[in-house]
Amino acid sequence: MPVARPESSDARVVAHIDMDCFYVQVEQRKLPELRGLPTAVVQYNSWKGGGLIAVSYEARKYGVKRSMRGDEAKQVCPQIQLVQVPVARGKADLNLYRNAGSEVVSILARKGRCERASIDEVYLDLTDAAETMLAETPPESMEAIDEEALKSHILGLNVDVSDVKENVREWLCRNDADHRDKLLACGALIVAELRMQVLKETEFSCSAGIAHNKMLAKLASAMNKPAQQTVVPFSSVKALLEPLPIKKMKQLGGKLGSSLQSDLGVNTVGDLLQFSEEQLQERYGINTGTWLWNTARGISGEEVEGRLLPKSHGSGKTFPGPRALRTIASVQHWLNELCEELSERLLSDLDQNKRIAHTLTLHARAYKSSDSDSHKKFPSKSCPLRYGTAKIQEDALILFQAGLRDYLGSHRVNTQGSQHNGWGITALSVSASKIVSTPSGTCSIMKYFHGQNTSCSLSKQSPDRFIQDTTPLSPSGSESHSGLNLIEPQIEFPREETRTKYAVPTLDQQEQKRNDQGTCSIRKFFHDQGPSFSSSKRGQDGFTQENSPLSPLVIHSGSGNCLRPTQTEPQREFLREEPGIKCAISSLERQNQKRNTSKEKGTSSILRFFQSQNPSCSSGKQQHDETVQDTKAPSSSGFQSISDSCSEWNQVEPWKESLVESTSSSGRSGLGHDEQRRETWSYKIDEIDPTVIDELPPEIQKEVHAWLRPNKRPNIAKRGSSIAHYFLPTKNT
DNA sequence: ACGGGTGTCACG
DNA sequence: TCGTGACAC
Repeated sequence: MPVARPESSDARVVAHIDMDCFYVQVEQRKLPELRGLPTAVVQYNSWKGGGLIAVSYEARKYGVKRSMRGDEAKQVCPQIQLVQVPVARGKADLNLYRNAGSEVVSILARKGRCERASIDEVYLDLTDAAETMLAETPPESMEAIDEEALKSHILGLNVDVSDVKENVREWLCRNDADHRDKLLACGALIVAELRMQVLKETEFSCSAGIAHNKMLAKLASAMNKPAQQTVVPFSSVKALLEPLPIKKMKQLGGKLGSSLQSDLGVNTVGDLLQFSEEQLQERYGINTGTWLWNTARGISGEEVEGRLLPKSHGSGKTFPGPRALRTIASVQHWLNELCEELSERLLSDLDQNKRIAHTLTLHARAYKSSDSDSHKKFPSKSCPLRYGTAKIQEDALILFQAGLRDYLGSHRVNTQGSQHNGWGITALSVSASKIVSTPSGTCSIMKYFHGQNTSCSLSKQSPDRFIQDTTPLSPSGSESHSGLNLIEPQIEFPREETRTKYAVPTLDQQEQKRNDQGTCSIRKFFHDQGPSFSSSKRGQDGFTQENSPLSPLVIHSGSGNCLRPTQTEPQREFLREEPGIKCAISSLERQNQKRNTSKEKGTSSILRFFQSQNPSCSSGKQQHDETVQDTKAPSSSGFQSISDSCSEWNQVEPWKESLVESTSSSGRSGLGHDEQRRETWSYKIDEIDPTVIDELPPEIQKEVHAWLRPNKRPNIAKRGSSIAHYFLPTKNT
């Protein structure tokens, strides 16, 4: 529901930049012979020629529309060029367009606060730039006005004149104009320049709206497309809105807009003016009511957020009707594919932007063919996000199973058989959210992952972190082996193809510089982490196991209230982690000084890193990050110290608890709680690879050795003694 | 059985 | 907090 925000009294200059049929342009840049031809981008073409997701203006002349099928488009425009969206892992891969969008953003962000509104839309707050221009080089003082600016459309300006451009020039340069108009004129000049810059550097054309707020700027950018810009002077707002069909307004294109029409008889924005704020509030609630009242008057206080990067990443796919997934095995297969893509994108984000996501969410759509409440929605589920493809895959599967349990309810369903059980999954998606930028690159990134490994994570991760990833899913049907590629390749980093011709500029130049200076790129770090990050053959094994597919977790009731997954092969996971630790340590050292003899010199920094959790390394940089990031995001304080996190050791991880409840049917470990814990504990200790310890700085070695002797191990509750956190397998209490 | 795949926001 | 629903492109 839309919410009203107070509008500041001072006039702002806001621009909305909208790329013209963006996906088409991206493809035309790749294949220049398509330029000027009626072209559309389709995804998946086997069914009715695929669905159109972008249509060139040449093709629109023939009546080709988005959401047509490829076949349909061919009918109305036989010569249309259909280009397919790239496919990876059996699904549409939009990275090409995402990266192209980033190119644009990095150019537009040069002139003011910039908000990436979608893959091909950006808002700019140009107030400061416009004020500055007005003070220093006002348009009337300029000897020549940009040709592009002269092509602006100025709403309310008389166009029935012999020389429109001259008219525009006069408007832009009017000395006696309202201050607000002068600001918009400056905005128009700036935007024209930016658009030319975008064209020059990316070959992409775009359209723009320039107004006093986001709502009007967005409205204006759509008014003259492609490759044009439109200015909305304050004085023409009323005339613009009054006749405008209500559904054209952002946020009113759906049910709310329909309700206004059918319930209030409001067909145009002007019709809304008859209703008092109270009336609107009465019907639609305080927030929406006020928002509607303001909207009708062109009032919108929404700020342009300084955010160049997305707040979440998702990967999903639909499985319409007959293609619905009917077995756990096929769901697992697709989840693995989706998680692989997600993981890859998370690593890119980490590498390029130094950001870490904290929540993994699974969404699905499902049907139950033979059931009373077959309209029930498949519940989405989320949990703390652990980095590493295999871990994401594992967690996503657990989330799915929990969701399926809820979805099916008491309704008994045999999920193991290959026969049709009456349920089907018609859409699956995984997404990563709660993304925060790390205050200072590698240092804090290392902190995070160390915490993650030892369960002292920032996001209250599972206490039994290290023994996860070991319980494969059981086979749940014969379908799984036919044609499913269950053996995954080594980790694949984002395709380089997208960068071959046009470098994707980083969105945060300073961040990038630091990154370049870093000796061990994050990506390398993960690569070095070994199998747990680079493969997930677990899925393959899974099909040969006999466990219940719905029971990867086992409840340990009794004292401690501790939940843990069944631990079938504890050593495997642990061994996987070690190279990662090795790399983490050495990369940290490398970062802190040029060295050939790391051990001594690295010590102080590592100890400092381990012991003092005050985010000292974030100073100075923080400010910059904040301007780029969502300003409301937790910054340094968002990085809870490891010791703080450890104060939560006595808590059960809530996400697993709730999930376990619904998946606990398949039994429990034969071991008592303490028994199992001890076994796990000693196993871990025994499995620590001495060569890793040898690589550690002497102080830390000492600590580890002490810790390895069970009777003498340091008190893990001691805050500063954080090497323990490093290796500590679990937070059992 | 299809606009798909993503993304943001507000609410309870 | 999480999960849902709405909206947008």
